[in-house]
Order: sequence, then C-alpha cells, then structure tokens
Amino acid sequence: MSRKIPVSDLTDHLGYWLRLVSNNVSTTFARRLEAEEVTVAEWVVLRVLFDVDELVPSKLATRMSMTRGAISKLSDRLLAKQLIERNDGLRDGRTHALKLSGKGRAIVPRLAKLADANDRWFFGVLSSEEQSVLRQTLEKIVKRHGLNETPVD
Amino acid sequence: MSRKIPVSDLTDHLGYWLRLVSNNVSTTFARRLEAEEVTVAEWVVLRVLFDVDELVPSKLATRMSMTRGAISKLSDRLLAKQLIERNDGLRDGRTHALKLSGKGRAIVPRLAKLADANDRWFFGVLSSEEQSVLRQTLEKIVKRHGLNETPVD
DNA sequence: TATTGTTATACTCTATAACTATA
DNA sequence: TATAGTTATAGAGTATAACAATA
Repeated sequence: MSRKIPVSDLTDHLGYWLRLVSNNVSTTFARRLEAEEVTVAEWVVLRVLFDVDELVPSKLATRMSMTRGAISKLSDRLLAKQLIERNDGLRDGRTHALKLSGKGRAIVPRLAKLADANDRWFFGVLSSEEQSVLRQTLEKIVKRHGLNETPVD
Repeated sequence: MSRKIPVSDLTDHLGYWLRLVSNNVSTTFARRLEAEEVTVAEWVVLRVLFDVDELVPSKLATRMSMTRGAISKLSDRLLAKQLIERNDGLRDGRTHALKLSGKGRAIVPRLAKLADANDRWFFGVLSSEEQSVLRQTLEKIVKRHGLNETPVD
C-alpha cells in the first residue's frame, strides 16, 4: 500500500497568517501616508526624531535595524523634502546629527493620526480583550527572541 | 498654560508589533530557504502548484495578489531553475499553464519542512493555547477585512 | 474591444563591499 | 587600524503603462 508524504499547507503556519495581515496593514498604511508624500520607513524616522531631538545616522541604523547605506539614502530623501536637517557641528568630524525641521516636526502629529486611524480600522474588528491579548502575545514573541529593532517595511 | 499635543508612539500600534514579528519570521524563513536557492515568493508558487497541478499566470497573480508583471518575472526565474514547466497547448492561445517539474515537485516537501521548522522555532515560545488564540485572532481579521490573498513578501 | 502575458520604467528596501574622511 | 558615512552594485518586491498576440 502507498502512503502519501505529508506536506504541510501554507495555511498551517502562523507565519502565513501573520504575514498576510501584516502586509495588508502596512500596505494600507503606506497608501494613507502617500497623501503626505511619506513612506513608512520615513515615518518611522520622523517619529523617532520627534522624541530624541538629535540622532546620528549610525544610531538610527541600529535603532531601525537598517544598514548605514539604507539610512543614508533615506535621510537624503528626507533632507530633499526638507523634513529633517543636518547638524554638522559635532566634535566627531566624521558624523553629523539628524534632526527634524520645523516642517518635519509639524507633520508628525498628522502622520501619527494616520497611524492611529489605520490601526483602529484594522484592529477595530477585534474586541478590546482580543486586542490586548494579541498585543501581549506579540510582545512575548519579541521578548523571547530578542527582537528589539523597529521594523520599517 | 500650555498643553502638549498628544502624539501616539510607534509602539502604541498593534500594526507596529505585527510588522516587527512578521518581518523577523519572514526574514528568518528567507534565510532558511537560501540553502535551497528559493525565495519566499517562489516557495509560495511552488506550494500552490503542488496542489493544483496546473495554473495559468493570471490565476496565480490573483491568488498571490501580485501583478501579472511580477508573476511573469517570478515564473521566468522558476523556469530558469527548472523548478516549473510551461504547457503551451491550451485552447486560449494567449495563455499557458504553469506546472511543477519533477525537480520542483521533489523539492516541495523539503521546503515545507523548512517552513514547519521556522514556524516551530518562532511560535514555540508560545503555549498551544496562545498559538491557537493567535491564529483565531488573525483569521478573524482576515475574514472581517476580506483578505483572501496569499501573501508573498 | 477586451484580455493575456511580456516588457520597460521607476521606486523602495535589502545586502555587500569599496571608498573617503576622521578618530 | 577602526569607525562613520557615502556610494555603487545587485537582487527582489511594488506599481504603472505600453505593447503584441489572441479572443
């Protein structure tokens, strides 16, 4: 008698469902951000700078778990859009500090509202209890695997 | 008196935690797949074809919620790797059927084991109950928002 | 005319590595 | 030497649109 080799289905994996939902949340958020001409990665940079005032590119790279090259291109775009500024007057002549421009600081609260709305829209189909459990579960995975980085894509 | 404008934090959003975990799950899975020289998107195509035997590119595009152009490039790569084959003998002369090659069919069980291992490794930090609840919650979001597509990135 | 698949273009993000300037 | 930032290259994904062949 022949016995079929068991091959798991795509939908057998939690990673599948996570990816399906996460991609949709991020893509929808990206569309909302388009109105402000900002990408998701750019939003993360702006929101981080909103709190810390000044940050050198290498710190930003670590914080966002992106390469220095990627941060360089990202900051180029933000500088071109005049959403951030450079402070070249640091002691260490190799580096410089990135900080929000007035325009950049002004836009962050609007972007935050878009993020709020996006989250509400997607997760509003869950009860408060379900949302709370989901968050705890995700945070547990993050903590157990040491995923401290800020995701951007 | 001045009152600070409340600006939500990145970590206030469930979308943030979802993206953080999902990106790590997918990136880790992508690294495992590198050993078989297959990308995540390619894996999904192979796994879909494993069940349906034959599928035309436009159906695949719908199923994976990718554009026809993207599927075209993806199938080019899979053809070059000889993991799939084309059947050009369809009634509709504009299209053709994609199907697994012998090599492609042989590799799917191995890839499925990699997917299993990746999922176990990531979500094994959760109890069975937590895993079950997480899945139900994600499926609820998918159903409520009509996200029927198979994610690929 | 509409549809299918291909191709071209452009953009974002990823990764590696070479390169310059400075420490 | 090592580090910080930039730049180049390549790959994979996204999207739009033009195009040829066929329905």
